[in-house]
Amino acid sequence: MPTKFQSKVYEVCKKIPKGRVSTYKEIARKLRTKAYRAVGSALNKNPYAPIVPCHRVVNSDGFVGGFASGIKKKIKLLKSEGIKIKKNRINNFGKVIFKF
DNA sequence: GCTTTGACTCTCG
DNA sequence: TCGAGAGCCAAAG
Repeated sequence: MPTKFQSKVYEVCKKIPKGRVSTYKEIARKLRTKAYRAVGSALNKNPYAPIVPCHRVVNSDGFVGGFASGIKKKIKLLKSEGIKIKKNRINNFGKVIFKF
């Protein structure tokens, strides 16, 4: 059982609809906190691997931050959901971005 | 219990 | 437009 903070992060992540992405910043804001980095760390642990779509979370500028199983894997997953990726960056970022 | 670190973000030169 | 530096919070060592 992760910490309460982490659980909240996972809760929010699960709400991200398919074919859309969100940012660490938005998640942090949803939680009423500024712990952007802590959000990233929480997703890095990600005990609910298949349940929580952590691959739909990227940096605030559309750059694909990182992924525990490799950045390539993350991009592949996103592309399979209809999101266009180019050079580790989201195409049409702002159109696929999901804000809370 | 203090120190370090990280899948981040913003500001400034 | 781009790179470097500082700030931020929570978790792990």
